[in-house]
Amino acid sequence: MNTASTATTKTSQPRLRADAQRNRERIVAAAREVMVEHGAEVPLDEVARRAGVGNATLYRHFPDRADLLHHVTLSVLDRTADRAERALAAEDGDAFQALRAFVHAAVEERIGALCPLLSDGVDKDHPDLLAARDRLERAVESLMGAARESGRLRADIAVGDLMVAITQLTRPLPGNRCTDFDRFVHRHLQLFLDGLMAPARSELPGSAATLDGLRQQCRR
Amino acid sequence: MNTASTATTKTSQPRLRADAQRNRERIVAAAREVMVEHGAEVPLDEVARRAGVGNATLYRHFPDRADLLHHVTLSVLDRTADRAERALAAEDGDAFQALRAFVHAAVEERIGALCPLLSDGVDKDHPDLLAARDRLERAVESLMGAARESGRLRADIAVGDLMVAITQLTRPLPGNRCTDFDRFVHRHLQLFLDGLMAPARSELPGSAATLDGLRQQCRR
Amino acid sequence: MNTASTATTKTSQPRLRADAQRNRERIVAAAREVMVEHGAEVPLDEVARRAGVGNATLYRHFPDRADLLHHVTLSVLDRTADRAERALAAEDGDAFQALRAFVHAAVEERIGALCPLLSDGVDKDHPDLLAARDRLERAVESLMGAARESGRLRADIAVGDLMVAITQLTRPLPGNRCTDFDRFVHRHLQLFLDGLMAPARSELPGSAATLDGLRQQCRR
Amino acid sequence: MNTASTATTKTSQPRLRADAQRNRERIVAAAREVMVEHGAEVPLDEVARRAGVGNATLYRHFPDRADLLHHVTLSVLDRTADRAERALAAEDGDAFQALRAFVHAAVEERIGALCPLLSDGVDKDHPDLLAARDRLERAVESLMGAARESGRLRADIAVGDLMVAITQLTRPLPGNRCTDFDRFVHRHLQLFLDGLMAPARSELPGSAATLDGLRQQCRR
DNA sequence: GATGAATGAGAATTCATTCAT
DNA sequence: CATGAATGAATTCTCATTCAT
Repeated sequence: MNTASTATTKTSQPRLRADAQRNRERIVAAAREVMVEHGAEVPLDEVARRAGVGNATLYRHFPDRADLLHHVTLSVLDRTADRAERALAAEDGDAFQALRAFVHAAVEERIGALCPLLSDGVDKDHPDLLAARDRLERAVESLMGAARESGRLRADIAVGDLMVAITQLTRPLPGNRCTDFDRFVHRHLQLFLDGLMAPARSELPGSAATLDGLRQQCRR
Repeated sequence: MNTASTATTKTSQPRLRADAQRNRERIVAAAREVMVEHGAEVPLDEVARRAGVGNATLYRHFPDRADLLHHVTLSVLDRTADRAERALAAEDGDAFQALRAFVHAAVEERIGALCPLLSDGVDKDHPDLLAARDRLERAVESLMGAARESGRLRADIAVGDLMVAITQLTRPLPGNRCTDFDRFVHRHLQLFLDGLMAPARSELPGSAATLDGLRQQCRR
Repeated sequence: MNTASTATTKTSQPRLRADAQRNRERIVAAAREVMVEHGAEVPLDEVARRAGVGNATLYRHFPDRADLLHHVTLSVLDRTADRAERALAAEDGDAFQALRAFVHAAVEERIGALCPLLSDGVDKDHPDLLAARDRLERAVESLMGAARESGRLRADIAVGDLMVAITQLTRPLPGNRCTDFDRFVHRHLQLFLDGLMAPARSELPGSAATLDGLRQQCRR
Repeated sequence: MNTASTATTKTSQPRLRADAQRNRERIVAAAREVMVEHGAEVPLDEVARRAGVGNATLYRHFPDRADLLHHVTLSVLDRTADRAERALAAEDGDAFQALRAFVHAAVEERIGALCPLLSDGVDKDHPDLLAARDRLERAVESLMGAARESGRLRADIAVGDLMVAITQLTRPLPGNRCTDFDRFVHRHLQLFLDGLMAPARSELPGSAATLDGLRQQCRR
């Protein structure tokens, strides 16, 4: 499924020579890994070194950092969408459990690395990105819809809520050597998912009004 | 309470001239603000400029970035502990609600900026940090203890779970212009808190064993 | 006169520390020399080295190449204007000769280096530049006016004609080791000046019409 | 005449395949154009792109920049010599006018681009270059000889004087968008030519002695 | 003690040139 | 032969840190 679905969101490029294509993929993979580990600010020379290519090769493929981030983001979105679709396909009667499975699986795709998506340089409205996001959100929406219908998912939650939250909860800690990062992450996701279950246990601040009320409350 | 309690975690410094002390505080405040906005990687000259002092003055007070981060972290921890203690004092019968109030209030202290705490350069075992953390955790533990006793907070959650989670959920998005960042944040915290309520709705992966089980599940 | 007149076109800067001011001047001087020799494209590190400062010092004073060029240009304009004013003051009855003296003297100021003035990055409409140009053109105009009145300078020549022409004729040859560059230059200027004498020996193509005529002629 | 005379200065190359020969010429033509526009420092990839060939093709034909410059120079010299010979052939009684015609015509060949000729990398003593220069100078010498004999051209001017001067006067201004560049150029040439007419209006500094005298004069 | 200035080390990016298809 | 791809060396520019006033 991976290849097929991936192809869906990819714009047709001018045919690349086989070796160039391989390098291109290596670079994106290396960037994904190293940026997940050390943040989006890593020296691009480091990315190139990890990919096993010269720095200029990286620049040939991705003229600047923003362009590289764009493609890393696409890659993460695609892979995460694959996971969502897979979870959807594997659903076996417990819709909420399918949603849970997807959320925990998303960690493996380092979805926390999606944050660079929002960094200054990247064009969030680029058609490719919109398409990839769309595909992901559509799949997650399906998972959520089924869970909602099963009566296990509270009704006041949008797909955006979920995506941003799991992105934040899985963000790598700077400089972390991850010893038990995973353990924490999965605990947090589990707790967060518990909060998503019906019946709702609190009212969500969604309007400016409720938000302001909440703030008053905090002040004293 | 603020001043008194703050003093508690401060190690005794050699007496500073009044203006030097003021500069010192301005620098930490400026650093806290600018790092919250632009991440921990901001040029220190920028911090100095915001604080209205020369860069060399910053370096006189904080010999390197790690040292500055150390003090920013202390400051955030202290202020957040103030909030926790205040929430504790303001408790009026609903212990879980007091916990909720604290969590939402912590956003105002930009607790998400605590993440630099974990960055490479900072010594996480410095006595001052341990003390500040201790004070904060003690206060939050009190809040949680009361909530647990009231039967509203599930029992399988440690203070670390909560602190790391809210830190992550309130991390600033890079390059964000924050228009409705707050709205999202408070929604997520609300959902997360809902997940913390008793009765527990799922088992948390806390041991290596359950974690592995969870992973198996994700794989297919 | 030099210092006084130079001050005329300088905008008041915030007071610089004495050493900083010295560095600033050294850098401009070095840039003028090295750019005259090797063109405006020289590595800025080279300029810094020649000025005896670190490269970052250069960047502190002149944030980018365009800014440095701007100041080099100002410097050349100022020094050339000094020459023009000096020639004016030294006039002793032969106005055309005074003009000649200025033109040959301008070589010493490397007026050919003015060409960078026209390069892409520089703002030709910056007030400081306009002022410096104005001062120079005013002085040259005076020289030309006197020569015209003496009946030795043909009437159809504007100050711009002269300035651009001598700029071009004194442009350094790329990679030249200049042994007898000076000899050529002064010969060319002499010839060009001869062409400026009255009575006019040809009609100058100044309108589109005459220019087109000239082109036709060239075609066959 | 063009083809024949061009052949004269070309050393016999190993027979090239027709398409290779065409590529070679396209590259030189592209280089001439792009270097005239943007200076001799343009990226060679840009030249290749303009010529519609791959960069490696350029390198196959011209192993390095100096080699390409060499051939560009040859091309300009040849074309300019063509112009000179044509002017010579078209002479119709007014020898000085024929000289004028040639000078203005040389602009069209962008003779100002000859300056790269003198840049470091090029071997000015290469037989091909000497031959091309020779041919050009011989033709110009003929024009000048006739003009001298007609009594209209002053006697103290060598062919080198003229060639270097018109090269300088027609040098493209960096970053110029050429709107009225041509107008200026032709005006300057006209003035310069006027200075070449007999009777001489000044003594030319040709010896070290006269040059020094001139310098003294400039000093005060 | 406070400050502006100086600096070298390092990161991003470009480009001439070589290599593999 | 022609080409696109790869590469390292060079260049611009930034920034943490030190120095001189």
